[in-house]
Amino acid sequence: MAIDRLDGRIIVLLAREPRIGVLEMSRRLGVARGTVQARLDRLQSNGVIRGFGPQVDPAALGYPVTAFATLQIRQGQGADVRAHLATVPEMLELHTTTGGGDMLCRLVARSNADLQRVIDLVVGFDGIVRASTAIVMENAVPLRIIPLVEQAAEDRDPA
Amino acid sequence: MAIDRLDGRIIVLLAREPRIGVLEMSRRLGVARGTVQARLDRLQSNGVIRGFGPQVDPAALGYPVTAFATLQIRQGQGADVRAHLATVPEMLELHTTTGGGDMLCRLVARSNADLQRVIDLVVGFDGIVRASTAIVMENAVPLRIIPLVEQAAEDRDPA
DNA sequence: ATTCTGCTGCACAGATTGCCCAATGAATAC
DNA sequence: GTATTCATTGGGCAATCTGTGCAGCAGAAT
Repeated sequence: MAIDRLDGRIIVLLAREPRIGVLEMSRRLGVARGTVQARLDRLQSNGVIRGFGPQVDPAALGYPVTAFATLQIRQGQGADVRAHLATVPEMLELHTTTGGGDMLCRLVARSNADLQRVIDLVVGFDGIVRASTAIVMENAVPLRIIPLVEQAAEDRDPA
Repeated sequence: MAIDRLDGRIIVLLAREPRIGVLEMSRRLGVARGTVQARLDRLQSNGVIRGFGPQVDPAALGYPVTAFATLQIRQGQGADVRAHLATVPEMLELHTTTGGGDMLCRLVARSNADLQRVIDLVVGFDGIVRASTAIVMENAVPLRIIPLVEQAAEDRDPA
């Protein structure tokens, strides 16, 4: 589960240049191709690397508005609310969080006006008691993983 | 910027089977290889597809605890706070949101106890007035994009 | 009618992948 | 001390894929 320095370098290299192949990676890292291949296989079966799916930008798709909504759920309705939210395409992510069975979800919309429609879709369900929304103005730090990977590699395998 | 049905099918196919090559995609979709290649190039230069970086699971890396922190910032300290937060590896994502210059960030930690350390790291900075944290219990819906892509494709190009 | 754009089908050389092997080195177990 | 296990190395092989270019065609726009 813990990763060593070489694993870390592989992940970082892959994150920086996703198009790179195993052979080129082995050249850059100065190890044998088989080693890189074995490490990659292990990282994937470990679940550390879930996959290499395309990273799609909702803004470029025509959904430039992002918002986070905190939902308060009626007791016992969690599963129903969850199923309901799963049907909303603009709902990209859903977490249940501490604090009285609340949920936090990430929404996108075509415009601020369209966000109203999305929110109505989301909260227009019986089990949801209250919702409060925060609209994202700027994504100051996009989802990143490299610093954490480097940290994890160093923890396991100090310089 | 808008995507049609074929673009949508390409993205969905790629999301479901990331390892797939252009040639195999063209076979599955019943179009010429050159077409798939041209579409992919266009999607990438459009920015719809940002890249194919590895999707790393923080839990598998040893960071099974996720939390969202809402930060209240002292006026004019936004840039400083942002720079400070960027130095924290456990801070995976940062947004500035509506509501008095607030910020919302995603954090991970090795344990609930370790989360305290991370939060101290985050809020131990002058420009941050107040922070409130919600710990994620369950990631009911992991970050997804397929439903939105399908929606966008149908909007553009009705069945 | 004409131009433009996107798709098709094909071809080619070059590179990469998946897979196999034997040998080496290091760490661990007996 | 010696044996065993495991990861890495360096090599090779066949099969596949990629990048690229080309000509023909159809539909849309001018």
